[in-house]
Amino acid sequence: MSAHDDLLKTIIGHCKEYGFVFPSSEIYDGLSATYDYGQLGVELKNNIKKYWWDSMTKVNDNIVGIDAAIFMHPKVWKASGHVDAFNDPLIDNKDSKKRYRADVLLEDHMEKIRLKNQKDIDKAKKRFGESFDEEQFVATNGRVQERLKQIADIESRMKTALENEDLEGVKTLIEDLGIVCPLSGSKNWTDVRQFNLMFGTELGSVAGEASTVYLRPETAQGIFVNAINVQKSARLKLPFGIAQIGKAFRNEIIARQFIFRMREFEQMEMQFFVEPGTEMEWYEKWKALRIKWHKLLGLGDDNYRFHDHLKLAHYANAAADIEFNFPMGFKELEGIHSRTDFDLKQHEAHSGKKLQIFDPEKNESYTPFVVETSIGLDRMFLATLSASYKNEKLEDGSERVVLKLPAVLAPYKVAILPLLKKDGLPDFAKEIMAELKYDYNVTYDEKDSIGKRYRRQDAIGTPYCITIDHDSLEDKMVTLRDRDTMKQERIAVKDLAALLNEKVNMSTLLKQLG
RNA sequence: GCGGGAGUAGCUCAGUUGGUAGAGCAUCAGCCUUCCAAGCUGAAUGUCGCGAGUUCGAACCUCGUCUCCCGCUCCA
Repeated sequence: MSAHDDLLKTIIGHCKEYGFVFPSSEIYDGLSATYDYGQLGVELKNNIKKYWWDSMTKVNDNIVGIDAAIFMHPKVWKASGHVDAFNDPLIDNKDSKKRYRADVLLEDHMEKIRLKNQKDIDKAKKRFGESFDEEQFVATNGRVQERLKQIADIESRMKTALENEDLEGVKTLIEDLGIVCPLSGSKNWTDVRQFNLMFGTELGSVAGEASTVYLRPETAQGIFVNAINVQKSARLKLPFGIAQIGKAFRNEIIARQFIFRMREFEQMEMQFFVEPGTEMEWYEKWKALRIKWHKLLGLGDDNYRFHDHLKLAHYANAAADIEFNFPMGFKELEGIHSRTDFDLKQHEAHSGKKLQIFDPEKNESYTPFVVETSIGLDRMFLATLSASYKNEKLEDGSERVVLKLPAVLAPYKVAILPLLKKDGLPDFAKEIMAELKYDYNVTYDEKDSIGKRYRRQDAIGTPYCITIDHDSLEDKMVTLRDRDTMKQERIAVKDLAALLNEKVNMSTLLKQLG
């Protein structure tokens, strides 16, 4: 466990040292759980985005992209269920320092009473044997009836209090019932507080006329509300998909573990619209496609596993996570959900607009089902970095830190290094750089010994180094050094572009997904 | 948000019973170097997280505050 913690710390330090990720507003002591991507981070992140985006929109003829606004009509979040589901009343026990959802505490309490009744019923069943009439027993037994009344009473008081956002009422109810903390057994409770997971802000600058809008807590709704617009204008037939990359915001109670859980984060989501009844087939297909997408990067097949949800969200009829072996252990990286027609039906009901698609073969309109793939871009970034980070012991006993990033994702594809900072070597190096830099991200370094410069490139994951020596001026050949094997080969300058194209071009990877 | 721990140069850290800061690495300039870091010379770098208090005097003591780490909680 401590080794894991150390790895995360090491990666955080590495990110800051080389310009991948900085704490946000650091000169002002930073802002909790907010990070900025630096000069190398933004390149890596953009490359991840491109790999995902192209794998959706280029590889699949029936998937198109959109970019919806972060602000959406407030009714969207009512329809999606976020207004209700993202509001949790929480209460702390002062002795055990444990935090509970107040409604869950009450539910548990009611469940306990139900269990007591069940015990009485079971006892009676045993006593009376086959002649036992459960319904009649429940209806006539005083103790059982008393408890049922209690439950109904709690339920109605809880419902009233929650609906009116009467937090004091919820606390009073907990106190009246004498609910104790399961851990400490204490009744020493704090006040009930409401936590809204959505960020709200004011739309309109005139006080009194402004209305509350939310920063979207997920990008999916932008796809659902545009689904019919896109389908019609792109003349798409089922099945088809809509992809989107964008920021989402959640006011998490606790955001931690570097960029794994942030309040502002970026999602890459694709909603795939299918004919009802075929959704499980597509769900399985997307599960397979998504894991293939991950494994093609070569970060290690053992680092991935599926986690099937047993408890499903209200909208889903199947759900699985792709978990990645992060420095903190296996954690969710991507979700694949069969969302049924829940979202579109909800938006139909709340907007009054018909959100159906005409099927010419069946000659009827219906609401399509949706299979969603949703991956956290920041998590993918962390997964890529943590799997790539290696501290290698070399044969001569020295160590090197190397980021074995997939070449297609590396911020720089190649470093141009004149062996010496004189004799015209830098000039020739810059000529080569000028030839490559419009097609590839190229970096240049002439400071310090060649060995030191190789190590610097290792540390930022540059897959190839090109070294120019005195012979290069004569024979127009350079040394190509491989990051992972540290092997060197001599190659003609005129062949460089073609070789790089073969080694670092993303289309090679994308073709394998097709 | 609650509890525990921490915060000194870009990084890792030292700093005696309070007497207004130091090392190594990194960085920069130059020298030397013909392919895998740690050769030579020189330079820059800190309101000791921030703010107040005690004191003649605070990196050190007290309080507040911010940030980070661990646990709890939450996680569509």
